[in-house]
Formats: sequence, C-alpha cells, structure tokens
Amino acid sequence: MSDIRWLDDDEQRAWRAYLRLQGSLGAELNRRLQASSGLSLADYDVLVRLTDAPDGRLRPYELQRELHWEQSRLSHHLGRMQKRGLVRREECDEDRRGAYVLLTEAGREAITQAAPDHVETVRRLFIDALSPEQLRALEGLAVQVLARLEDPAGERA
Amino acid sequence: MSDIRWLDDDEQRAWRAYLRLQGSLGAELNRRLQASSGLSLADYDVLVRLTDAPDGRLRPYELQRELHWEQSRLSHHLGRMQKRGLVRREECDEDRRGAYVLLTEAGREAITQAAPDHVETVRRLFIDALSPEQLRALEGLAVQVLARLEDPAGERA
DNA sequence: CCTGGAAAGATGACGTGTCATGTACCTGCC
DNA sequence: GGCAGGTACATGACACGTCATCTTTCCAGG
Repeated sequence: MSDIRWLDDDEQRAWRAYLRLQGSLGAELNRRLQASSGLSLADYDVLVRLTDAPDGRLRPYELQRELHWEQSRLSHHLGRMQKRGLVRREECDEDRRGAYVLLTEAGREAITQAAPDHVETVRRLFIDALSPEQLRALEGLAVQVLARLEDPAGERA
Repeated sequence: MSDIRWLDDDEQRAWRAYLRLQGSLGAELNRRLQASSGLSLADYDVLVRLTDAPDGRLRPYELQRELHWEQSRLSHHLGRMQKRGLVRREECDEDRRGAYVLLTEAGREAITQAAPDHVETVRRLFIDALSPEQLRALEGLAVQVLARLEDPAGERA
C-alpha cells in the first residue's frame, strides 16, 4: 500500500504499443468489414458461431459463453440483428424461460459473402505481418493474461 | 482472387486468443477504473496527455494525433468531459479556427487520484502475468502490425 | 487582393456497450 | 406442494464511437 509500482520504460512502451494495436487494428478491421459487407465485427462473430453450430441454432446463453460477452450486450445485439433480418428467435420447448437463436437465409448469405474478404483483411493486416514464432508468442501471452483474468484468485501469483 | 487463404489452426488460435484478450482485458480494466474513480479508459488517456503537456494545455488536433483517435470522437468526448467539469476549452489566438483544451482543477484531481490504482491494476492483470521477454515480443509485434496499418502501401509486403 | 482548396473543429443521427433492474421459469429442500 | 434462490432473457437509460456534413478560418497561387 505504501509505494506505487509505476511502469518502467520497457513496460510503458509495451503497454502503450499494445493499447495502440488494439485501438487501431480493431477500428480498421471494423471499417473495412462494414464497408465491404455492411456487417460489424460483432455481427460477424455472432454469425460465425451460429454457422458453426450443429443445428444452426443456439441458446443465447451458449452464444454468450462462446463469445465471452455480457448477457445484456448479447440480448441487445440479437435484437438489432433480428430487426435487420440476420437472425430469428424461436421459443424453446425444453426450457420455457429460454429461446433459440437461428440464422435466417439473409444471415447465412451475409456471412457467406463477408467471410472471404474479412479473412483476407485479417491476413493482410495482421497474420502476414508476423512470423509463426510471433504468432505463437502472442497466443501464449494472451492465454497467460486470460488465465489470470478469469481466475479471481490468480492476481497475486 | 481465385482461392481464399483461410487461416490454418495455428493462425486461427492465435487470432482468436488475441481477440479474446482484447475484449476481456479492455472490459475488465474499464470496469475497475470506472468503479474506483468514475473515469473511463478514454477519460484517463485524455487526462494523462493533458497532464504531460508542457503548459497543461493542448490543441485538440495535437491531442488527436497523440491518442490516434478520430477527430469527431475526440470532439464528442471533450464535450462530455467538459460537461462533467474535467476539462475546459479556451479560444486560440494564433489560429482562430482552433481551440485549446486544458485541465480543470477537478480534472487534475481526478487523474491524480485515479492513477495509482489504475497502474496497479494494469500491473496485476497484465504486466505481472508476463515475462520481460514476452513484453518485448509483444511490443515488437505490435509495432510491426501498426507499421503496416499506417502505411497504405505496406499491405503487400 | 481574392479565390479555391485544405485544415480545425463542432454537431446530429445512429449503432453499440454497460449497468441496473424486471419478469418468467426452474429446481432443490423443507 | 410450496417456497427460496438461482437461471434465462429482456429492457430502459445512458455513455461511447463513427459517419456524414457543416462552419469558420487559413493559406497559396492567380
């Protein structure tokens, strides 16, 4: 509690570089995806998960755990996507509180059309800028931080 | 244009890990900063830049270049911060189109009170989870991607 | 001078994310 | 069987970010 452990120069530079990467890359990917397909990154993620789902449908809470989104964010977002005709909700017989979310034809078409360009953009802006070692390093480092984030007791290691 | 270069498994894992890192870490930092100080990460960044500025004041366009924000985002955000009493605007005599943004006393106090906790959180959740080598690797990798992002001709390297 | 283009900044509309809260339903335990 | 607490999901209010567009001022080339 006494003194503050400020960041030293190396830490500062790494942290700021990360922040800038996050900000600029996310913004750029969003812009391009939006321009080329009318979808946001959030839309894209939802549609991908639905496409990958066994029956082409998922319970919102499953979607939520896959995406690591807050519940209300998902609910609002699904509402907007429904309004745009990308997804549709259905009642759930096994659990009357619940619901199913499923792709509409328009949704399937949108993701099918958007995916190639988007993957190409991710590759050009990100993957191809890095070596395989850098990608491995990034994955490892991300997993470490995420582990700490998800373990409430782990901050003190 | 012929075939799509989809991501292989390693690339996929790295990319998804990065996306999750970005999402979860950002959300958590925002939550904690907001709870402990009433500031958002965006507020924090603006206040830090103003604190570091020579005269405690900056032209919006300078702030914009430091933060790498869109112009209208900055303008809107400064408006909200002004409404909350964190910053103040002043006319600029050298350029009548322009303006100065400066810290108010409340703004200075807010950042002074918020900084220690926030730095400690960044350290616990992020810096301390990584080795110095990982931090260096992250910085290097971020810089590479950013270079490509900022060079419109660089995507084809 | 003066005019056309570029720069500085503000603004309205709209999609997005969060928090707090509300409602319906399920489930375990007395 | 009924009730206590938890789960699934929706919603309203509000902060945030982007796009398109507008206004004012600067400046460079005639």
